[in-house]
Amino acid sequence: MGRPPAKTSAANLDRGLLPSLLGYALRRTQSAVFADFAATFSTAGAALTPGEFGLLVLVERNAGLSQMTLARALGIDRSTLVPILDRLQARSLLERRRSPTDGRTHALELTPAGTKALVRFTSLVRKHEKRIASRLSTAETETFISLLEKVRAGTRSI
Amino acid sequence: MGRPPAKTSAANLDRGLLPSLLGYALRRTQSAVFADFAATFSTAGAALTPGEFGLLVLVERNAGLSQMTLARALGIDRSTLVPILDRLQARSLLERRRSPTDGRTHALELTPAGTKALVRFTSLVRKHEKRIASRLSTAETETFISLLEKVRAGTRSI
DNA sequence: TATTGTTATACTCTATAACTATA
DNA sequence: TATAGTTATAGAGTATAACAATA
Repeated sequence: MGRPPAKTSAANLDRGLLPSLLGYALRRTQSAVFADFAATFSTAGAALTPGEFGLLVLVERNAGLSQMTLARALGIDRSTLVPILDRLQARSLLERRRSPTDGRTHALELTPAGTKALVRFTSLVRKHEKRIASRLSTAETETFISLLEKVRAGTRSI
Repeated sequence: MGRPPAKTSAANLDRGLLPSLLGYALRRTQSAVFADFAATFSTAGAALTPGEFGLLVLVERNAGLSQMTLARALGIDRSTLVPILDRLQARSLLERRRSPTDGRTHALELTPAGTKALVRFTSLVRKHEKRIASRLSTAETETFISLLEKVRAGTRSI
């Protein structure tokens, strides 16, 4: 069975049955969810990535933690963290304080403005979460999260 | 209830209940699956990203397609595609031919080596897929994919 | 005029290696 | 010596704007 010649329209492309059904579906969904997150914030006149949100939550709940501790918790290199903190600090959401007990480390804390902003960010994230789960029943959402964990557990990296 | 002071160990961090349960779980799983993909290829002495794999499959199944068509199918800008193709072409997996019918476009094709390599890549992807689905029954895998699609459909971006 | 591919430019995320201040 | 944070550097993914060739 010959395939029709490639057209200009992307809709006509033969995607075949990608062997990577599960991985492919996961990637597409993750990408769409990321876009939804960005759109939710953008529409509200805010700008934040899921990673930045997670970082702010971690700092709020573990005030005074060091950059190394935070980097480990996020699974990134300490050098990667530096420009990310720079940006958040430039936005006055977070600050680096000198640790009184260990001169090598910085104690990270949200600023009052950061704490306030995080309240708003959290409500935006809830809105986003509500939408992406909107076509799932409560039971399905639970199943989904449990399946995600199972897949993650089947991975080499864990 | 006060929280214990932050320790050096990441394991002691208070992650609280991130409001973004679903999005967060999705992100972590996607990240672990990506790492597994990379590890599978690396162990076999190969190097490829899921995106590159998808691109090669698309070119194989739609030989002669243009860069614009491919970019649209991948959901990326045409300028983004250029260095990606450059790299694949430098690896002699793919080539840009002049289109005989439209002087502005390139007709993309896998090289014979690229076609051969893709066979091997496909078997590596199957191995990877098998592992990430290893803790799921067949029914669960189907459910999982259908839930992924439902989540994607609930998104703004689609 | 409109489209295709390319280049220049600019962010962001990611890492490794080397430097500094401190322990 | 070892650790924490920073800087320099580099590669990959992403985009916009401008340009040349072609339609």
